[in-house]
Amino acid sequence: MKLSVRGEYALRALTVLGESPRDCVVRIQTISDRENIPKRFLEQILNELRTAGFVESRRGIAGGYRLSRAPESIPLAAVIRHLEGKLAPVGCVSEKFYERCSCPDESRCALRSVMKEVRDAIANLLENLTVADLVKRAGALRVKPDMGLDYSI
Amino acid sequence: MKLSVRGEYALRALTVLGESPRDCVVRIQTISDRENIPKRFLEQILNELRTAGFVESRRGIAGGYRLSRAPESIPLAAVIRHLEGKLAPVGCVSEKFYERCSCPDESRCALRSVMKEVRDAIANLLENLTVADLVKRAGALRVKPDMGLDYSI
DNA sequence: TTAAATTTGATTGGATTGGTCAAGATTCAC
DNA sequence: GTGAATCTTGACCAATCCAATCAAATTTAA
Repeated sequence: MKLSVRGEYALRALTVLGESPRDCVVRIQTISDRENIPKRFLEQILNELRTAGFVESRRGIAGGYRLSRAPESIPLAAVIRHLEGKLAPVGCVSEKFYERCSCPDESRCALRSVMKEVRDAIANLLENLTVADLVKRAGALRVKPDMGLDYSI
Repeated sequence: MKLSVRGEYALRALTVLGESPRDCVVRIQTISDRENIPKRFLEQILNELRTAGFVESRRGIAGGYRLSRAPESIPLAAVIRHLEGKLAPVGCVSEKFYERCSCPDESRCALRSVMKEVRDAIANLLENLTVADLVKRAGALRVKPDMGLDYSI
């Protein structure tokens, strides 16, 4: 798994949206300022998130974006899969984006068996963490920066 | 972490080298045939592995490649770091390839704390697995293909 | 109606990827 | 030695992806 800047911005934006009350929208400019994200680029990203169904928008002078579901029900894995594709390090062990590789026999490929473990470790974490967790952590970190980064989910 | 085809080929090639006795060299053509890897491309990759110190070569008519250390002492993490760069999904949580990101305060970044966990999970696996493990697994899989892919390292 | 904001889609420059090719250097068998 | 087999080096290429920008259209509150 690799998170491009695009995906990073998306998750940071979702965190901001998750932090503000569900019933009011947040302007692109606000997110852009708070998170230090190029505005034009953020427009594009939020639009992707909208067509993917994670957020909804309201246009016009009082417009902006908000989450379209409860933050607890947006797993990070879902967001990342939508923006970046597979979680797995290689296609031949991906559940949602499987693709055959060039090795002569997948069922006997030692590398594949190792990569499968890596994939599972990543998926396990990201399926169980949601935007709500990001919000929670952001709150905690605001009080106690870094805090050793020790979490148990 | 993401494994490009280049990295995949490298690890498969190392497995082949690990399978043959330490004191004799294996020809590029042999590896290329056995693992179904484009020969020209493999030359390039083996050369990288050589300058990185993982393998050594012998030229001439009786030439070829072999591991330059015991397979037990070549962690997969080391190989991947050399060929692909960081294991971490983002630079700001990488141990060996750290790079600052754009967020206003890293020590309070919720996304970063999550990504740190992902990085640690990946690193934990790949630091502890070596080329010797690939060889072992290849042997086991030859007898019992796929075997549910259940390993505990 | 008009000003502020989002929406949409095209475009750009640059980096990365997977891969090929040609020419040279090295070594060993005979 | 000489030739054959091999490794070594580095240039090259087409395709794709990335981050970012721009212009124009659309929407809506006041």
